[in-house]
Amino acid sequence: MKLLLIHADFMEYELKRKTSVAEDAKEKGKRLDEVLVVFTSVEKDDDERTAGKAVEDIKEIAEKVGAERILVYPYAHLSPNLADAKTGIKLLREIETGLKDSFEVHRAPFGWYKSFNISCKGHPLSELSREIVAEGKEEEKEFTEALKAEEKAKSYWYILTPEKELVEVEKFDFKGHENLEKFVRYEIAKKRAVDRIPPHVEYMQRLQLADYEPASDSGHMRYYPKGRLIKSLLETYITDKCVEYGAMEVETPLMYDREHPTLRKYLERFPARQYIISGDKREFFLRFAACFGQFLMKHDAIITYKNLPLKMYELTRYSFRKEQRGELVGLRRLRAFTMPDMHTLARDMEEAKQEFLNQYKLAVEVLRDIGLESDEYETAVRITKDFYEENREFIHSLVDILGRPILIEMWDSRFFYFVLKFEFNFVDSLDKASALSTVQIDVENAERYDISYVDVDGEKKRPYILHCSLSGAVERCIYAILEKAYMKKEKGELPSLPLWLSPTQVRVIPVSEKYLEKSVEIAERLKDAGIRVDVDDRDETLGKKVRDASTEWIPFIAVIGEREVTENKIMVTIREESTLKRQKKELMEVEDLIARIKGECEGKPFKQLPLPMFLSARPSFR
RNA sequence: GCCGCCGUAGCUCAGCUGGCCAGAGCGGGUGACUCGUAAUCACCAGGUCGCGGGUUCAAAUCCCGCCGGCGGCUCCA
Repeated sequence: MKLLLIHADFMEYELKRKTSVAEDAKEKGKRLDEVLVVFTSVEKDDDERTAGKAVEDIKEIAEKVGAERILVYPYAHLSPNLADAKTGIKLLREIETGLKDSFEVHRAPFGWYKSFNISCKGHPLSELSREIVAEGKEEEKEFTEALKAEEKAKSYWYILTPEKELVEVEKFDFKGHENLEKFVRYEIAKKRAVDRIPPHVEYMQRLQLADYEPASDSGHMRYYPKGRLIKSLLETYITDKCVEYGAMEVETPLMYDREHPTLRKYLERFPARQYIISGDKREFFLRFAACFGQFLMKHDAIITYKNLPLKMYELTRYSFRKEQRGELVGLRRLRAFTMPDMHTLARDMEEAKQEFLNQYKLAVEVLRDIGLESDEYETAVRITKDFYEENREFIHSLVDILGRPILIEMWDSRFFYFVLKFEFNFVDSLDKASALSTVQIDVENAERYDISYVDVDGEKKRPYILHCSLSGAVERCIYAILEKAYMKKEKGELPSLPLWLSPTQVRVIPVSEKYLEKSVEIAERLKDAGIRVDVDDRDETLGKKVRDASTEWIPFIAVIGEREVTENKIMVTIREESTLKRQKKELMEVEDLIARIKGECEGKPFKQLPLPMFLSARPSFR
């Protein structure tokens, strides 16, 4: 139903000629002063509920503009999708009746050609239009069959124990698996309120890593130099891992044609979560993963069995998902995020399973390097019942990798594109769970995108496709690292970042100005060795400088004074071995410190300090 | 998207039953101090009180709308 509301000094109309659907009219016309005219088009899907909502809307507007008199005026020209005349008249009458108790209501007769004169008041609220859609109708239309299937599909929840027992969640004893219990509760029941800003948000701001950008859309962050460095290191690390694993790195467009026949079908599955951009002729949606680009590329490629398994990788900076506003939190859930996205074409289910297993193991390694040990996240496996029945042994073997119980969600029918999926979920300090690594076996998209390979026998065949994000969104990794640091603090330890991700790895602090020169000399040696080092050259007391370095979570603090100059050694405070009460200090050779840091960072990427070496030369971003 | 709470200096916050010049600490600038491991001292400069309307003689303070944040519900390719 569409409404056009005009608040008028007066409105007058006159009946001219009947149409075939005209209702009887007693009067030839009418003039009303000080009136709210409601031009109304009744549309196809409208019913009593729509009329009821229209009544409420009209009441609200009438009260707002201070109108006591209302004219309901049938006006077909607001909609290309009109209801039949019978329904139209019925619902118009209903609106009239609905308004009668609080207003003086008039209704112009339906189905007549009429002339009219109106004098619009012209104040800001004098011209309004409304579109009324019955409850549920709008979404219903967007729901496709697949989504309806999802509603029908039932989930069954189990815990698969290291002893390969499949236990119903309700019957499982969570003793010793408190984190898994939190995760399961979050998954199945969701959890209660904790009224405070998540700790990682405070950290990302205080450490000047990242921040909200109110001038952009919600869920789009700005990254300060230190945050950009961490993100960049993670991105490089994960990309290297994928390439090492044999993936071909590619780059694909950020936006795609909404009307593209293949893409459209895929999009229809997911109601209105995308950003829409208009080009000159067409409308585009922003990608929410790298699937589109890679699948289209694979569709055009000539692939043979010799090329399989074929792995293709892209780091999506960015993927866009217009999540609902209430879901956005810090770095945990964003509308623009960076995600490593690898797709593997597998020849048959055996190969798909083998790859699934390989990538599962690789994800464990990646998370460990990022700073999350295997007991710091929980595994969920989601699977269709059929697939489970047919691959029981295989699924059970997944438990052996981490040797801990995992959550199994089983569906009685398939409504997503995959038959099997695992996720590693991080449970944060507020007991909320978020997925990090994930791999899925896709049995649908090869067909949809017409991706095929030529087999030994010369026949074209459909491969299976694995979707893999080794780490999950990079921002989410940072979130997990920061939340972990907070939990460390709660346990009485000093919060910290992994050494290879620490923006400053060593801070050199001269006891006073006199030792600045020596400090710089030492810093240069460290820098040349490939270590991120800076010098606190500010005119502050030693205590203050040490405190600042500590609140920045700097792993190694080297203090330079008279003793260091004469002995040519440095006194290093080692954060990892210190507590808030007692600092661990060690006198060491510069070379020893270099060796220690290089050793701990072995195999991880390195990037230069993205800030001036002298603290006095640095701006503060907040 | 819906409901609730919040939005004052770069940061953390006080003031908010309407009315004295809108405050503190941290941070920043200047000067003193030249210092041995989590905050040296003094002085100075910083505010469209989120934005837009309204009520009032008078609004940071009351009302409405919007924007942003947090929490809950819903949702999560």
